[in-house]
Amino acid sequence: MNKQDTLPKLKDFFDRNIPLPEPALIRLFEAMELVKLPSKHSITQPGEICTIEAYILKGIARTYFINEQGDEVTVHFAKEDWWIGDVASFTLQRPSLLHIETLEETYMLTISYERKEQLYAEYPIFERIFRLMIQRTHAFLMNRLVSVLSESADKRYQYFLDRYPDVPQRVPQHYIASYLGISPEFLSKIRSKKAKLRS
Amino acid sequence: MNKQDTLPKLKDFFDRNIPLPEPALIRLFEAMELVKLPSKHSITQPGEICTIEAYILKGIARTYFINEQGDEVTVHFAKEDWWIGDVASFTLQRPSLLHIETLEETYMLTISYERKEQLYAEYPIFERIFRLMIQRTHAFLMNRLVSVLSESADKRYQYFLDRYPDVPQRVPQHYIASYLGISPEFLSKIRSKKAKLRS
DNA sequence: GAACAACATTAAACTACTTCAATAAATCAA
DNA sequence: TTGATTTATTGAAGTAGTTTAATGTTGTTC
Repeated sequence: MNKQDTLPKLKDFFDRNIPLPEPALIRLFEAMELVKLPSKHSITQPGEICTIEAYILKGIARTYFINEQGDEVTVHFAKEDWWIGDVASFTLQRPSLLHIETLEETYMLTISYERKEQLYAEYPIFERIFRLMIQRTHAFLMNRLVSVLSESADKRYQYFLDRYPDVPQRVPQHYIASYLGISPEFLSKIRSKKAKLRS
Repeated sequence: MNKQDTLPKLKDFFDRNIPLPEPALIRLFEAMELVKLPSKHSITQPGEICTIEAYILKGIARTYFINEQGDEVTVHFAKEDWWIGDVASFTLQRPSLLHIETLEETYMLTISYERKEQLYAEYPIFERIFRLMIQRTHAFLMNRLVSVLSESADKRYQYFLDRYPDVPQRVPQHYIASYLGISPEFLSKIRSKKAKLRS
């Protein structure tokens, strides 16, 4: 993959979400770096400061943490056309509490903290752009909270399938279980019940 | 309450969270309106566009929605020194899905969508300020998600008490139950178990 | 392509939480 | 002050989800 060829994808993301003037797009693109990571490669680990935010071109990654009982809890999957990063660690440049790792060979456009701060300083329009970006993320997180607070595991799984139909074929099922907030065994049961109903 | 007297509180909030130059503070303050609402007064309702964001000076409010089963689910309590509003509805000026209502007589400094847009237009520094604000909110939401995904009701309640020791005396208990994602009866049981242990 | 590790399924026993129903206590309205 | 309404508690029965353990399946590596 060649960096220049990836510009249309980034442009397309912004056109669909946060339209921005061509020059701003170009500046952002120039500040970003094309990175290829093999599968199961860590982007951030607890204790480290999250140094980049990334737009995923191809591949898939997940954000998770390890709770007090020692279980992995998946907070987020990011695939093509999504951004990934630890907002808290990145923006405050404080040690992260999260793991972020690829689950497939992944191509992404990354931006470092320094480069981003430079963009803010040189082109104030980026304050607005990234403010709108994080408002989008906020709405997303809110939905997720609401769903975990008030829906059954069954329904959350169905919703997950509707929204991310390709993800189950791409990541181990127990990661999905932890995303839904249930045990892998119980997800397995939900699936077999669903399969029976269909037949 | 007199508007001029409320400036120090707003200043104090920003000093502790997002230091900003005095002139910016003054401009924001001038764009805000002191509002007094009686208890049980609605700020936003589903279907309406959320017209304001507010910094609470005194009193308490909650954000909730009604799920498909018809149950109220409390997303957030906001008391003194907190902001409240429906970020999604306010920023996109789309109909809200949420209820926001006061639970006590509440004094707050409100800002309208138009006034906020005006601030962005006239003083670009506000893009940054409100970007940092929402990053703060993001971190908060993330914690809440993580807690609901991975902790027992017992622990979530304990955490709630530690963090908001005065809230239980100020709002009906079943709102707290719905904030924790459990039934009122079960919260009652958690409490009585706790009380027994202490004796 | 054998060997090992990681993952998924199933079932039985268990626990955290819900639902329902009855009662008590607190709050509010007149 | 009274009755009416809202809120909190308790207990019994039920359900959603967990845990443990065994078995089978798929993937990865050398």
